[in-house]
Amino acid sequence: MGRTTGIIATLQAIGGKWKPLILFLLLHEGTLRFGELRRKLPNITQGMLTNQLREMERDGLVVRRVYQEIPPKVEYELSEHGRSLQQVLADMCGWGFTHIDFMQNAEDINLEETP
Amino acid sequence: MGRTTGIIATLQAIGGKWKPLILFLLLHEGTLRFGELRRKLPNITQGMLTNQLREMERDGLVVRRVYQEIPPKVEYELSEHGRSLQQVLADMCGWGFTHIDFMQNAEDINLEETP
DNA sequence: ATACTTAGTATGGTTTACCGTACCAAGTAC
DNA sequence: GTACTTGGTACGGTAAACCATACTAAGTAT
Repeated sequence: MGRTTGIIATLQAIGGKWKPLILFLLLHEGTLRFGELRRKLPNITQGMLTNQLREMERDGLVVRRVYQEIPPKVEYELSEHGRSLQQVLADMCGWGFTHIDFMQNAEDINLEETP
Repeated sequence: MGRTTGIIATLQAIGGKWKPLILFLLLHEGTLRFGELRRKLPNITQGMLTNQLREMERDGLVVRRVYQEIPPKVEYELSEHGRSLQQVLADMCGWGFTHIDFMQNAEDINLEETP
């Protein structure tokens, strides 16, 4: 078990284009219905959202609650284990803004240098 | 600029199968030659490693230092901005181990329940 | 009957990520 | 001149991720 084992495990669990986003939303907004989540993720496909949520349910990160109603109502929220991602997600979010600033500054410097 | 902007920026900068791993190694081992890095990432292709390093250099995360020698010698290290990922990477690593334990326990419980 | 609702599933297609293999340059050692 | 070194590049291919579109169930409202 190498030094990178932890990183690899994390990438397997929450890697990909959508999972960190979905988890971040559930963390900050609490319980959300399928359709709410979908509207907050403007470019995701319905199939993709279902698929990512099911994988995260299987991995114990997300809890799925189905109401026996018509039209259907299904809610999603983070499990306790899912909530343990809080720090990771907060850091990712914070560093992202740092990085945006950094790239913006780099760009400004280039504009100065080539007038 | 939505709440998820930071996460999206982070995914663009360090998303994918290899970047977090490479960054983590450079963070913990300091300066590494291309070949050293390659040996520590046992399954990566040479082309992939070059490619990922170049992208991260372009994004200001990694510094590339070329020595004018034959055979070639090229060293990589984190830039200051790259080092600002320290917290993110440490958390990812830590959570990964937490997750491995969690999955192991879940498995054990399943074994109990179906004897 | 018709339309509208929600949370899906199904099918097929495209795009991106990643891989394997081969090749190169330009020196040193034999 | 042959082999070995390192850090690449170039090519073609595969597999995974992701997307668009159409369809469904089963109820309510008109």
